[in-house]
Amino acid sequence: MTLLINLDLESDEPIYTQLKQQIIVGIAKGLLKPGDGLPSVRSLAADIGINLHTVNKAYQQLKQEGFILIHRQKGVVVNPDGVQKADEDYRGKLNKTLYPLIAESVCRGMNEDEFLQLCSSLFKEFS
Amino acid sequence: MTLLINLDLESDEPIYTQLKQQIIVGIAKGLLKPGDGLPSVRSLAADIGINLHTVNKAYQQLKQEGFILIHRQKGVVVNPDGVQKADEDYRGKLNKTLYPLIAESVCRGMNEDEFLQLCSSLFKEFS
DNA sequence: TATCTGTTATATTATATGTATAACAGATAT
DNA sequence: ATATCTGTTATACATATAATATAACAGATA
Repeated sequence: MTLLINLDLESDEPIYTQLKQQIIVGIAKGLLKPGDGLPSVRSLAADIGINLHTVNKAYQQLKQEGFILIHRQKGVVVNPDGVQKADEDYRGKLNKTLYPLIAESVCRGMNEDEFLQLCSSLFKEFS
Repeated sequence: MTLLINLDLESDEPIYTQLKQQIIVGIAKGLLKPGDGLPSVRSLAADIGINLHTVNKAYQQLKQEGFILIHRQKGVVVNPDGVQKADEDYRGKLNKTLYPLIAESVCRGMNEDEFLQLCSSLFKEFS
C-alpha cells in the first residue's frame, strides 16, 4: 500500500511540513501501522519530485516527535511501540495553538456548538 | 483602557503574528469594542519596543481581514460594524488548520470527547 | 565489488522577518 | 502659519528559514 503524497508548492506551508502532516494523517487513519516501512529519503524525494534534504528534514522531525524510527539497517519505520501518548507538554502546545483559532472564531460569531461540531466531523475521518 | 501586549521575542511565532493574535483576543474578550481606538503605529511600536513597520504589518493584515479600519483622520479603530461573520471561505481555512491538529491528537490517543472538552474550556475564556 | 542505506558538509538561491532611516501628504493643535 | 501627529511608501540592511544542488562517508546488502 503506497501512501499518496499531495504537495502544494504554492502554499505558504513549507513542503517538509506538508509532508510531515500527511504522514501523520496516514498514521491517524491507520493506513500506516506500527512497524510499517516508509520509503527511503532518496526514493521518496524522487517519487514526489523534491530534494532529498527536504524529505530528510520531515523524517528527522517525525523521528524527534516520536512518530517514526530510523535504523541504519531496517530503514524508516512507523514507531512499532505506537506514538507517545498525549502528555502535559503536548496538551500545553495544543492549547496554545487552539487559543488564537478560537479567539478568531468567537470574533466571527461562531458559537461553541458550531465549533465543536466542526471538530467532531473532522474526528469522524479517523475511525 | 490599555490593551496589554505580551511579546515573546524568542518564539518561532513572528512578532507581527503575536501582535495580531493578541488584538484579536482583545476583541473576542470584549476588551476592545467596535469603534474603540487603537494606538498609532508609532506609539504602539515605541510602547512595546519594536519597529514601526512590524506594527504596521500587523495592522495591515488586521485591516485586510476585517478586524479594524484605518482612517487617515480618525486613526485606527476596531471595525464599528463588527467583524465579518464566518463564511464558507473562513470555514474552509479553519477546517484546513484543524485537520492536521486533530490527526496528531488521534495519533497520540486523544479521543473526541477529550479534544472537544479542551476546546470547550477555551471557549469559556470568551464569555 | 557494486549498490543502497542514513548522515553530514558546503554552497547557492529565494523568501520571510525585523530593524533603521527617510520622506510625503493629510489632518490637527497651538 | 508653524509644528506636530497621522498613515503610507520607499530604500536599505541583517538575519533566519526553505529548498535545492552536489558531494562525500560509513554501514549494510546483494
